Order: sequence, then structure tokens, then C-alpha cells
Amino acid sequence: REWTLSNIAAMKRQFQRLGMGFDWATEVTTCFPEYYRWNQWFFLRMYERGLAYRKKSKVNWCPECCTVLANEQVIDGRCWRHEDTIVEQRDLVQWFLRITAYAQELLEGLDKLEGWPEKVRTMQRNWIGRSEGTEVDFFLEDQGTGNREQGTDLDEHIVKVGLQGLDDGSKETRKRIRVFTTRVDTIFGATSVQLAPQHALVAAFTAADPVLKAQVDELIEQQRKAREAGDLGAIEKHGVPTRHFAINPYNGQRVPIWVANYILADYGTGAIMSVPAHDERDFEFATKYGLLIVEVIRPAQEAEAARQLPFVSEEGVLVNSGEFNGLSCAQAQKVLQEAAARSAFGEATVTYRLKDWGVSRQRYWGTPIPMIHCERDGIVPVPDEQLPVLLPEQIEITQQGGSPLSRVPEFVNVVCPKCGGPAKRETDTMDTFVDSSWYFYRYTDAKNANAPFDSETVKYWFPIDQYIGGVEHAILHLIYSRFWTRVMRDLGMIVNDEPARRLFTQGMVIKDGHKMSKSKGNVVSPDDMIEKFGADSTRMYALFAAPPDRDLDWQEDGVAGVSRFLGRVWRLTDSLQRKAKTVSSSGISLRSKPISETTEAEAKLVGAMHRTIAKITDEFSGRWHFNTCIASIMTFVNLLSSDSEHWVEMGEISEAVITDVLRSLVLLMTPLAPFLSAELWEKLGYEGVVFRQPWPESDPELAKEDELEIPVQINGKLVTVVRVAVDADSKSLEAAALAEEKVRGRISGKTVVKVIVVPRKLVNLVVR
RNA sequence: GCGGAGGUGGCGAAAUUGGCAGACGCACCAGCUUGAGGUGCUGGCGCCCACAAGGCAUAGGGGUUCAAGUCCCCUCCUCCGCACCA
Repeated sequence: REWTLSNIAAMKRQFQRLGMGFDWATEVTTCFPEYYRWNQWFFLRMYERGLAYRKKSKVNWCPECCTVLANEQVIDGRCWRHEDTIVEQRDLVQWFLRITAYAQELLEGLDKLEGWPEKVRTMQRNWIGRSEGTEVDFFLEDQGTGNREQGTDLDEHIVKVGLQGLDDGSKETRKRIRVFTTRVDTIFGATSVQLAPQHALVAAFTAADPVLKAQVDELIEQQRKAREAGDLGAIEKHGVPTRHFAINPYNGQRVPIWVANYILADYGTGAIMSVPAHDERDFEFATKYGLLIVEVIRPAQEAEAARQLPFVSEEGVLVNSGEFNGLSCAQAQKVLQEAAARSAFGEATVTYRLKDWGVSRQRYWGTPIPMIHCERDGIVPVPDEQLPVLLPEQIEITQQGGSPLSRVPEFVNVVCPKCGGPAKRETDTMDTFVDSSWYFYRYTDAKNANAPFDSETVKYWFPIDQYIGGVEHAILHLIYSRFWTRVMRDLGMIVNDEPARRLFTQGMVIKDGHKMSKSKGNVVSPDDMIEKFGADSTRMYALFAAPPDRDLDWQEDGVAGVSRFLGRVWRLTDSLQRKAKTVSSSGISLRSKPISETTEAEAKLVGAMHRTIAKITDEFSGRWHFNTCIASIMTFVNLLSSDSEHWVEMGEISEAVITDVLRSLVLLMTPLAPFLSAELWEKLGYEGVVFRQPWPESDPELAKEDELEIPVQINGKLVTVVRVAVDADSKSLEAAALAEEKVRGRISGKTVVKVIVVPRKLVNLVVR
């Protein structure tokens, strides 16, 4: 906790040194009970609605973290925080959140999220992985007897009942294997049934067959290795026959049952029908093991010669399919589904790849799951009035297995809220992604002690107009928070379906050809950069080097270039101003002069100024290409520095115009570099500096934080600057002057007071 | 394999709807300034040929157009995501 808080402090300091303006009054710290109690509160609401549940299942275990991970947190078989650590599969009892209940809605919602990048929407679509298909029961041929006669008998029976409907008696006695397929139209070409090695039926087969067991274990091992290599897709197909057979319910065809390593246990039913003639994988497998290949789909009118198996297109008609011959694939799918439903051996289904969100973590650090295990009453939720379940502060961290909390008796031993008897607390904590799933709602009402937030307030603010984050959260945070939003909506707390209208994914910082990361040792600390070039240059370079949606190639020479530019601006404004003063003749402002008296030089300068303002105004409200904003300012400065001095000396440009132009320039630069010195400001004719808390409701305590020191390089010298968050609002002018005085009094000599202005207002102000 | 984003000088990049390709900056070169330089100023800087004029250039090829980096078709390459999902 100390570690976390010190990290927060360090980050905050860096933001402030860079002159970033945030409303710290609404700061939310998720590791404080004031926040995480609401995680627990949400968890209980979900539990009440069956959206939080506990089950035993195979889960991803990171040996480095000593905890379980969600599917979304496993990347190529490795832990999302430990690139080198291979995730293991373990059988554990864990808490899950039923995100699958919203699978369809999460999918459909994507179509409406037009303000989200197509890339993220596609990633989420893939992750949810909806596919429509059919589940079909193949009947298991009676075991034990192996009697051919009986088998034949059975075949006939099934042909009969399969198509005309099973009577109740036989339905119950027949053992079945349920397969999932998206191409039920090809089912007459099924020449085997393939099971995943983990399929329940396989266990039944291997129990009596040690040889088969060994073979199956080998397949499982192959899958495990492939998964570790992060390359399950390229696994070489292996399979073993089980010597058991299944009966195709549509035609009574008897097909062998195999176990194969390319069948996934956790997708569909973990069993497929293999149709080699019309599926590339099945074709490969059948060719390898000499299984039958039966063609049942033909392209409508294609030349026979051009035909080649496997033919996987759905543009064709059925052949070799009994009474269904001649139907198109689409028609056949419908008809066959109906037939299956009528005869109760199958049905149309929708399958999702999305799995429920496993939120149990065996970490000490996290929100305790508010559940109690009572011997008499089973799982009992902690009553609301006992929240928050506090995380014990002093605890020994060991690298042993199991949840660290289980070794704290004071935490574990409780009384059952139901029967009052002795009971044990749940010792798992929640995934930290729970924290981030709804934190932004809390910003609207950060100090609320009675609820996660006030619904009316949220109704005013939400959905978020513009959310910004990295693509790396496309299927993590961004899908969880969409889920959470829907849960809250169904709890009646909010009215929006989606958390954010628009999403902007910013690029990464690249250095020396690699993503900046500690393990690669190519990190650039903002502190070092500020030390070397000042906050203005660092910040301006970050904006100048690339548009924000693209990766940013960090080159120190570039920072130096920007630093030079800022120095030039300083000197230029200074000298122009001085010159204008000495040359100044009338002091008549440009605006009060008739157009005819405007000199050519003035017109040129003012024209360029307005073009620059227009460009930047546009970019700020549109594309956010700050790199071109800065470029246009540089162009403007280049124009100023090439001709203006001469013109000023010749009296072609009045002091009023120069002042006006320079003032605009400095204002334009302010959002791009927090650049505006009081000296300069005063030179430009302002009496004092305007101060205002950017958010009036801010805690007055934070006023101190808003006065922070930023190093700025001016004329090659590093100067300490006090930056005060302000807006260009004249009504607080007096307060501003007062504050400045205070600041100047506290810090000696060469201090310059900085002004930060809200961009849009700034531009409006300049345009007037 | 499927999906997404890209490919423009030595480098980062501009070119919002088709309208002077390479704005702006970095690096480099030359001159001036400077006691010195990660200083300042001036100029040059896609390629070819240069006295000039000109020609060729936006991954490659074709097309539409008075006009194409931009629109259409084909091919190649890079990055990202997903992947025996039945």
C-alpha cells in the first residue's frame, strides 16, 4: 500500500511538472476502502442476480503471480504481466462474473459505437466470437456387445425414428454424443465423430482401455506444448480411433469415433462431426488417417473438371443426401435443423467464444470478495451493513501457494451472518480489472459515502463524450467496462447502455525501434527530460513528433530542436516588442484605423496570424493533429523573424499590431507548451495574471497543489517557474493578482509565473 | 487463413473534400558570428542532367480523369489483432 501510494505521488508529481491540468478534487484511489467497498457492494448485487457465481473449472494459473488469470489476461499462452511466464492450467473453485449473459448485447452494441475505432470493434467481435450453428446428437452404438446384428438392427431403427420422430422410450435409453456444427447441410458427408481429448465420453472409454488412455494422454500433452508455444493453431493433427462407433441420426450411417488433438474442449460441445469433403481440417485429417471422404455438396453449375475437394464454399447444392438432394446449402441448413428439432436429436444454437469472467485472485492485494463460508448455511453473502470487508493492513507476504489472506486468522474467522455460528471468510480477492470497470463513474461523485455515485449526476455526465486509452485494453478493460455499464443499467442505477460515445486509441512511445519498457531498458524518464530541456520542450516535442494516434518515435535530438525553437520565440518576442516601443509613433490600434491605412506589411502579418489561428482552432475541435498545429506556429514564427524586424524599423508595422500579433502567438502556444511568462505577459500589456481554479468546486486545499514548480528553459538557462492553474476569465483578476504576489513573495528573484488556459476558450479569446 | 492499420527524402512527418508532392522539424553541407559551443544568424538539401532549360519521383503494375499520394482493379511488403472456433 505504501508502495502504491508513493507511485501515485510520483506520477502526480510528473504530471504536474509537465504542466498537465487535472481536477484533483475528484481524484479516486481504488485501494482505499472508500472506493473498494463499492466493488463489494456491486459484487453482492451481482450475486443476488446470479451474475456472480462460484464453480470449479480449469483456470489459467500464472506461477509468477501465484494467482489465477482471466482468459482476457492470457496472451499467447503467457501472462499479461510476465511475458516470459507460461500460464498453466489448474482445476480450482473460483468466482466468476456472468459476462456471457450479456454476450449478445455486447456484440450488437458494437454496431452502434460509431465513435470507436474499427479495430477495437473488430477485436471485440472476434473475442465474443458468436457463431450460429446446429447441435446434433449422434447416437452411441451400444457398447459391450459389439454385436453386428444388433448394430444393424439399431441402424434401421434409427433411420426410421431419426427422420420421423423418436418415441419417448427410445429417446431416453439411447446414449448420445452431441456435436456442434455450423454446416449441418454437410452432415451426410460426416465420416467420423471427433472428440476433444478432455471430453467426458473419452474418460469413459479410457477407463476400460489403458492403451487408449496412454494415447489420449499423449494428445493432451501435445495440446499443452502447443499452448505453451502460443501456437495452438499450428499444431500437427494427431488422432486415435476409440473403436467405438456413432450413428448419424439423419441417415443411420455408422461412423467411427476418434479422439483428436485439434478439437477444443471448451468450444461448442467439445465434439464435432468430421466432414472431410467440405472442411479443410477434416480433409487433412482424413487424408492422413485414411478415413472416408464423401462428397455431398456440389457447386451449382461449375465445370466438373474444375471441382476439387475439399469444397468448403456454401455456394452449392446437396448431393448424396437422400431426400435432401438438390437443396441449396442455406435451405438445407434450415430444413435439417427443423428435422432435428422435430425428432428431438438436435437444435439450432448460438455459440459464443466469450467465457465468463473469472475474478478470483489469490493475491493479498485486492478487494476482498464479500462472501462467507458457513458449514451449516453454505455460502453466505456479507450483509451490506457490514461493508466494507477491510483488507488487513499488516500481513506477511510469502511466495507459498494459496491466498495470503488465508493465513490471517483474524480475517478468516467470522460468525455466520445467517446462523451466528462459526464460519470462514472467502480469502480470494478480486481482479484489479474490477476496479477499473467503473471508476470513471465515480469521478462524477468521488466523495459519496452512501452510494457508488449519485444516479442523477451520472445521468448528466454520461455517456463519456471522449475516452482515451491504448489499444492494449481492447478486450480487457474496454469489454469489462461495457459489461459493468450494462449491469448497472439493469440495476436501475444509470440509463446509458455504453460507457463512452467515442474512443480514441493513442499510440505507444517507441525508442530505438522498440516499445518503451523497463525490461528492454529503453525508458526515458520525463524527469530526466525536464531536467535537461525543461517541461515546455518535453511536452511540446511529445505533441510535435507524431499525431497522437500514431506511435511516437522518441528522439532526443528532436527535443533539443523544439527547445531551440522555444528559445527563439522568447528572444524574438522580446526584441520585437522592444523595437516596436522605440519606433512606436502613434499607438493607434489597427482596428481603429481605416482599412486603407493598413500597410501591406501589417496586412500580411495579420493575415498569417489569422490563418494560424484558424488552423489550430480547427485541429483542436477536430482531428487533434497537434503536430501540424505546432508546425503552423513555427511557420508563423519564421515569417515573423524574417521580415518583421525590418518592417518595424521602417515604421511599416505599428506597435499596436505587433503587440496584438505577439499576444496571439503566445496564447496559441500556451496549450501546446505551458509557455507564458509573466514578464512577457506584462510586456504584452497585461497588468496582472489571471488566476482561477479550473474547477470552482475544487477543494480549496488543492489550491496549493496547483501552484507547482516547473522547470523551463529560457535562453538556454533553466529557470524555475511557478505554474498556477488558471482560466482566462477576467472576473477573478483581483484574486489572481493577489495570488501572484503571494507566490512571488515566497519564491525569490527570477521566478516567472505561468498561466495555463483551457484551449478552446483561449482560441476564442484570440479570435474575439 | 480471417480481420484491421499502414508503405511518401538519410530520419520523424505534411498534403481535411482529387488541384504546385515533401509543409514543419531532425540530421547533413556551406558561409557568417563566437574565446569556446549540444550557441546564434544566413543559405542549401528527393533523384537525374546541369550554364540553363528540362526530365523522373508517393511499394510495384494497370485503369478512370484536364488533373491521382488521394478514386477503381491486380500484385508485393510491414505492423497489429484473432486463429484447427468446427
